[in-house]
Amino acid sequence: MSWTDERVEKLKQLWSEGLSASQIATQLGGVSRNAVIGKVHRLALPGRAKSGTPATASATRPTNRNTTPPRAPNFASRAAGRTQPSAPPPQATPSAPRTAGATALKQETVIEAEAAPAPQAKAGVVVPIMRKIALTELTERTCKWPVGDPTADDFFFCGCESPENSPYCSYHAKLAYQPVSERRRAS
DNA sequence: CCCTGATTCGC
DNA sequence: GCGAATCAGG
Repeated sequence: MSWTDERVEKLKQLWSEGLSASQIATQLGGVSRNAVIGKVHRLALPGRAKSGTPATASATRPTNRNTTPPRAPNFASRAAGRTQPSAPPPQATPSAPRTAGATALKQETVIEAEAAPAPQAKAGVVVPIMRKIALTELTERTCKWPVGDPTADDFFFCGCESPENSPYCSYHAKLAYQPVSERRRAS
């Protein structure tokens, strides 16, 4: 693919928003992260600022035939670096049986013992702890199992590690590839 | 090992 | 100009 004006514009936008080169490459499609980085440099876009790192120190480099151009140190554009503030420990069991922190705490142990084992003990299958990643966070080896309503804003992908180029983690692969016939048999 | 950006240089 | 290969680092 070529760098059309549209694609260049998108590149500039995403780069300024703090997305990584690989993420941008994924979104643009048809290009590698190297291509993105190369383009970023050719466009002379501000690089990522590193703390205390001599950015232009290309000391030990073989065949260094060109003088390193005076590159402005650049201030970080970290501002928009959201990319989700690291989801707090998500629970495998969907609804955490929160015994309201107020009264009735004396029964706590009894209640937990009853509620906890229920969900997964039946199937004998361990439900992985989903990372709840966004669309843009999907990579070659993240589980792409969608959860929730794609139009809702609480939609997310499993994001667990998917083995060997599989689009899903081991757990979701079972669900995904389970034939309808088998699914009916399982009672 | 996964990832990040930086740089070089043949195309 | 482009980007794979490579480097240097987290």
